[in-house]
Amino acid sequence: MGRQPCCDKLRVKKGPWTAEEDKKLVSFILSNGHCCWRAVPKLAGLLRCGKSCRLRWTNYLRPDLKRGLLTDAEEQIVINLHARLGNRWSKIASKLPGRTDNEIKNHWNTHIKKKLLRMGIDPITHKPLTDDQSSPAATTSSNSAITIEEIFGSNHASPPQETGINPVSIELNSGTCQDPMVIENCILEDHHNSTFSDSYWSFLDGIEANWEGLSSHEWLLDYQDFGLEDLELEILGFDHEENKLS
DNA sequence: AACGAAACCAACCGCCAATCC
DNA sequence: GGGATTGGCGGTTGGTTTCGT
Repeated sequence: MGRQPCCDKLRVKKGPWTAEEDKKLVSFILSNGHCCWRAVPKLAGLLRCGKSCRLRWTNYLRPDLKRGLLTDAEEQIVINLHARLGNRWSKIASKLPGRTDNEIKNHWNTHIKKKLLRMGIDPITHKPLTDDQSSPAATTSSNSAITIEEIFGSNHASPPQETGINPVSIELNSGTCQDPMVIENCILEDHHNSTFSDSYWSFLDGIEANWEGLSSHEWLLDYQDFGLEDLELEILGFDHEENKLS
């Protein structure tokens, strides 16, 4: 009855993935897809369980992943979504193209949570830890416009240079719609349909020829920049002259 | 320079809803 | 219909790197 076990736990490898394993997994999935994760390790020649393969692909090897720290705009979206959804990281990640639930979860626990606590905001309830309701960042209610400065302060140390985005004030309730969630949903919806860049497919064409001699992640690092930052700002309707969303 | 503490993040674990047989 | 399995999710762990003294 039922299906076979996903893997023989006694014969699977654990721990960090090697470059060779990454190579096998990417090559296999790009050639054959992943109709059934249970079959992937066997067919790809990997001594891993299907679950491990899926996680590796989803969180690290997927070609549409962004890398580096979350931008200020992304952090604000995460904060807004977390205020409404709680720890539903996959739902939050679905609104941030190129980001994984694991990445967002890690970023929340290591960065955002601490920032909010330093500001006296409860990262769980998103309400002030004290009774003082006058704090401008004390609420993420649907009809309030929260700027980056309000959340992180005008002199926060988050380095934007990695992504090329300057620290700016973004008002999410601009336009006729006052609900940041609605705006976020609308502006990010189309992003999910974006296809891989030509550079990525070119990369795949030469993947076998160029793989030898590369360290574990060099070949991926070359493809971290698909121009998604610019695309995202374009989708967001970012006005560079006004330095905010139009 | 050396050491310990803190921060970071990839990977694993366990649970659960959906699906299969 | 019901047990077994899959795929996905959130929580946690532990190895590595960075920071502070």
